[in-house]
Amino acid sequence: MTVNVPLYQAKAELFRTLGHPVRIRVLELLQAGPRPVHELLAEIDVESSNLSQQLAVLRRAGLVSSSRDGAAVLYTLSTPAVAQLLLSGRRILASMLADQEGLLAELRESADTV
Amino acid sequence: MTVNVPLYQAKAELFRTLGHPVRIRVLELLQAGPRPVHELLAEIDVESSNLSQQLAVLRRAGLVSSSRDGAAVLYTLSTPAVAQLLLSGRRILASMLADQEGLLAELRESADTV
DNA sequence: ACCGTATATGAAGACTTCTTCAAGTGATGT
DNA sequence: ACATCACTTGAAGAAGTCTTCATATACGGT
Repeated sequence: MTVNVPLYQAKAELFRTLGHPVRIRVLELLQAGPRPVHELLAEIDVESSNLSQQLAVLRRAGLVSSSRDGAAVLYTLSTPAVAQLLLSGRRILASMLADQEGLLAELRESADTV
Repeated sequence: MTVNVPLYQAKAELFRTLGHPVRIRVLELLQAGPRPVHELLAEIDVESSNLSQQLAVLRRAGLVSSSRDGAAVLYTLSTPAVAQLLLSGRRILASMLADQEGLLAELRESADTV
C-alpha cells in the first residue's frame, strides 16, 4: 500500500489514515505505550465494533500492530515517529488558532459545524 | 471549522485535508515560497478546474491563503508549521519502509495499486 | 468594447469512507 | 461442554469526497 506508489500518494494515504477522530485518539493513547482494546474502548466514546474497524484501518496502514495477551488484544504504535507527526499537527492547529483569533467573531456567526 | 470543536476532531480534519495527492504536492511546492496557480499547474498533473477545487479545500482549511497579482493568483502557506508536518510525514514513511523491507517481496505479489 | 488568458464556482455522477448490525472466533472460568 | 468476555469481520445503507463539465469572473492587451 505504501510501496511502489509515487511518494506524494503514499504521503496522502498516510495523512488520510490519520483523518478520523477515533483513529487520532487511538494513536494518542498508544503514545503512552501498548494498550488492550478494552482500555481504549473505555476512553473513547465509540461502539466496540466501530473501534475494531478503525483499528483495522490503522493496522492495514502499518501504523499499529496487535498481539494477543490472553483474552485481550494489545495494540502498539509501529513507530515512535507517529508521536512526532501528532505533535506537528498540534503545532499547526495552535499556530492557526493564533492567526485566526481575529476571525473568531465572524466564524461564530455561522453555525457551529461550518 | 477548526474552532469550537473537540481538539481531536480538529486534528482529524487537518489531517484529512492533507489526505490528497494534489493537495500534498501543492503544499510541498509552496514550501519554497508563494507561487501563482499556473506554475503549480505546470508541475502537477491535474486539470485546472480540479486544481482550483483542491486549492479551495486548502484555503477553507486555512492552510494557504491567496492574493491577486495582476491576472494571476498567488498562493502562500499560511504558516511555516506546515513544512514541519510534511517533514514528519516523510519520516514516518521512511521508518515504515525500513521496517517493512522484509515484506517487500510479499507485497509485490499483489497488484501495484493494492 | 472585445478578446484571450488565468482562475473560480456549482452541480452531477462515480467512488470511497463511515457507521451500524448481525454473526463469527478465541480464550477463560465453571 | 457451555457460558461469557474480548474482539473481529462482512455486509449494507448513509454520508462524504473526487472528478469532470459547463459556466462565470477578473485582468490585461488591442
